[in-house]
Amino acid sequence: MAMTKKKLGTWRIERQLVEQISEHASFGRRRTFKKNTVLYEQGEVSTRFYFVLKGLVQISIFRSDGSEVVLELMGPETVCGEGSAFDGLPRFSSAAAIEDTETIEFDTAKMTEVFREHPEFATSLLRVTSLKQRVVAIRLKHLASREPQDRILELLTRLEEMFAIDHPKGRLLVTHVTHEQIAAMTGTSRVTVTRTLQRLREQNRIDTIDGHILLKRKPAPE
Amino acid sequence: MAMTKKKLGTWRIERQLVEQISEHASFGRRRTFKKNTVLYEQGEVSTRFYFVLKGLVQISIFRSDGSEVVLELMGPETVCGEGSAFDGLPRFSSAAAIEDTETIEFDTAKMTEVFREHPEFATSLLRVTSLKQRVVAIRLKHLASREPQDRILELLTRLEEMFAIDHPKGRLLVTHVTHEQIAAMTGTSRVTVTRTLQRLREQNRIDTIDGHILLKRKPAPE
DNA sequence: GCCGGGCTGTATCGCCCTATACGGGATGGC
DNA sequence: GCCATCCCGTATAGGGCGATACAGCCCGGC
Repeated sequence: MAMTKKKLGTWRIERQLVEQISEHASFGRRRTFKKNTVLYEQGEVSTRFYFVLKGLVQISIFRSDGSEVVLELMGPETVCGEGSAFDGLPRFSSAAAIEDTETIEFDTAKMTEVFREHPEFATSLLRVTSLKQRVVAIRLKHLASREPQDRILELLTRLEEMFAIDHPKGRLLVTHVTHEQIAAMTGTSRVTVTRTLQRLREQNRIDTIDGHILLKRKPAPE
Repeated sequence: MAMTKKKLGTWRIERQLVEQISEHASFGRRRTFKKNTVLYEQGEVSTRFYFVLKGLVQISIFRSDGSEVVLELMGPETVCGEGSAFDGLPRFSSAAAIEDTETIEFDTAKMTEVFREHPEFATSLLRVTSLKQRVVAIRLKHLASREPQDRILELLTRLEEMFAIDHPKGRLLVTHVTHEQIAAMTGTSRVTVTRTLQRLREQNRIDTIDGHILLKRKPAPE
C-alpha cells in the first residue's frame, strides 16, 4: 500500500502563533461546514473570519470573465477571511469547504473591546495578517514573471516549506496536487504544467514518486 | 504651461483611517530620509515601520536573478514596512526614498502594551494590513493572467481609483508614469506596454493628453 | 473482468510576447 | 542655440505558450 493521497492545504502557521489564537477561541463560536458549502462569497460584506480546526477550505478569486484563480487551500490551524472582516470592504475572495470542516468563527465587530483586555490577541492577529501579506507578496513576485517555470517552482518551494518530509534524495511533498490545480494556482495551462514538470525532471531538479513530487537536493552548485 | 508632472504614489488610504493613525503619532518618532536613501532593505530583520508624511517611497522586491519588481510607490499618508515589522521575519521587500521624505517611525516591540491603553490603534493597524493584503491579492488576481492587457489595465484602474480627476471625456490620471515603470510593475516589457496602450487607444478605451493617461468612460455597454 | 472517468503525457498549429535595434521628439543643461 | 538624455514609437526575428485533440494509465465500481 503506497502513500495515501491525503488532501492537505497549502498553508501553515507556526505552532506558537496557532496556540496564541487558540487561547482566545472563547471570543468566537464553533461553526461547522459540510463539504461543498460556502463559508463566504466574493462581494459580500461581513465582519466574520474563521480559524479552521479541521477540514479543508479553498480560497479563490473569480475573475470578471468567470475564470477562477485559486489562492490557497487552507487546512487545519489556519485563519481565513480576516482581511475583509477587518477592512470592512466587500470580500475579494470566496471560501468554500471542500471537505467537512470545523471552524471557530470570530466577529470583528466588538474586537476593539476585546483588545483592551487582551492586547496580545491583537498582536497575534497582526502577525497573521502580516504573514498573509508576505505570502501573497512573494507569490506576486513570482507571478510577475511570465515564465511558467518561475511560477510553478515558487508554488513547489512554498509547499515544500510547509508540507515536505525528508527523503534520501531530497524533500518529498506529502500534499498531492494535480497538474490542473497547479495550473489554476499559477495562472498557466494544464499542458504547460505537465511540460514544465517534465523539463524540471530532465534538469534533474525534481522527481515523481508514486504521484508525489520530490524536490531534489540541488545537485551541483554549478 | 501644461500640467506639472508631479510625482505621486500608487497608493492611498481613506481619510478616516489616516486620522486614526495620525492621532497615535506620539507612539512613534519623527524621522526623515534624503532622496535616494534606504528606509529598509530586503532580508533584514526589523520591528520598525513607517507612516509617510511627505515625499515618496518606492517599495520593490528583488528577484534572485537581480531583476526588480516594483510593488508600490508610497506617497504621503501611507504606511509601509508594517508587514515584516509585525511578523518578525526578514523584510521581503526593500523601501527607498525617491524624494526627500518625512516619516513617523513606529516600533512594534512595545506595541502590545500600547494596545492595552489604545485598542483602537490595534484595530486601525489591522485595517491597514488588511487593506494591503486586499490590494496585493487583487494585483495577484490580474497578474495570474498572462495577458499584458489584463495586467496593465489593472494597474491603470487602480491608479484611477486613487489618483484621477474628472475630465469631460472620462478620468484623467494625474500621476505620470513612464512605460518603463508600468512594465516594471506589471512584469512585461517596455515595448509591450507601448503596444498595449496603443491597442487600447485604438479600442477607444484610453487617450493620452499631454503625457497623462485618460481613461475614457466606457463607450458602449455593449 | 470489464468499463468509465480522471489524470498525465504528447503532438500540432497559430499567435503574441520578448529581445534587440533604431529613429524621432521632447526636455533640460550649458 | 546646441547637444545629451530620456522616453515613445516601430520593425524584425525567434521562441514558447495556449488551445485543442488524442492516447495510455490507474483506479474504483459493478
